[in-house]
Amino acid sequence: MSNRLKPTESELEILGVLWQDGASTVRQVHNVITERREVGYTTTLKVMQNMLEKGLVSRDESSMTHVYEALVNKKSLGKQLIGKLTNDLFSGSVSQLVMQALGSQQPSSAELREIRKYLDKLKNKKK
Amino acid sequence: MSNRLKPTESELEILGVLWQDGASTVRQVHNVITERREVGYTTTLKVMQNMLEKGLVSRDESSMTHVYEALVNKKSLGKQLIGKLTNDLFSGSVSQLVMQALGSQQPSSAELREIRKYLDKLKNKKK
DNA sequence: CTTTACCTACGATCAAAATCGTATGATAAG
DNA sequence: CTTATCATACGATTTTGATCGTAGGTAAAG
Repeated sequence: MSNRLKPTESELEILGVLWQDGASTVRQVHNVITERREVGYTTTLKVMQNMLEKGLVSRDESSMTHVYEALVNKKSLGKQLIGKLTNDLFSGSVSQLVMQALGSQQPSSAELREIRKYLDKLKNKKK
Repeated sequence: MSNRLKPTESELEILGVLWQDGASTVRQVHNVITERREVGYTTTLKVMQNMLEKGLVSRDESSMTHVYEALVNKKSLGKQLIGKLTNDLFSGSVSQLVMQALGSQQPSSAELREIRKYLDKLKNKKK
């Protein structure tokens, strides 16, 4: 399993921006981040350079201003993090995690309906 | 909201033991941990002392061998971590998190049934 | 009493992550 | 051309977390 991709906290934040906005320059990422948090430009730059080293992102250097793109898949990282959380707090029981999630946040009726539909799909697959 | 309680990785591991086994001595916690992982006794001790500083645990010093107890609630920490994961990866959508969780891990039919029951309960509450 | 086995306290070290300052080069504006 | 602006590179520093060694105290065993 792809394991050596464990983004740190701030790397994860940057991945979030790249997933959201697609391939972006350091400046663009930095602008998004500084909307929520105070941080120097070179800090963002450095982290993104580190991410390149680690293979978390690729970059296009054809123009002077480099363009970065996420290489890690959001879904697979999600799976990994959910798995960890499930183990750490719910002894590996997904259903417990799910119920806790449904209980503490409050999903709308539409969301609940969607989840129900998803459960049906799983049930059919299981047969 | 209780926020300044952000346990680190190894603190979380210890909290897990305390949740599992209830109030425990350093030795007891350490024994559990070394079943899975190689680590020195004073390391465990130090971490637990740090946790006391941070207010993550309390301790009873009436006997020479201190007894530690988790102060953070498993449920509320769960809520916090789930919230963070939901924001980081699913733009705040719980239903997405839930469906991803259900999709990647594979819950048993019994678990699925339980979740469905939980959804019903939520639905009724909403009315 | 003395030795052995635990226990806590605490400082030191190490590694990883985050942050930033400065150098240097390209480009655009005047 | 000269100046201001913006980009990357890169080393240095700071912070945080994890780990452990050592000192010193208590208590039970011999």
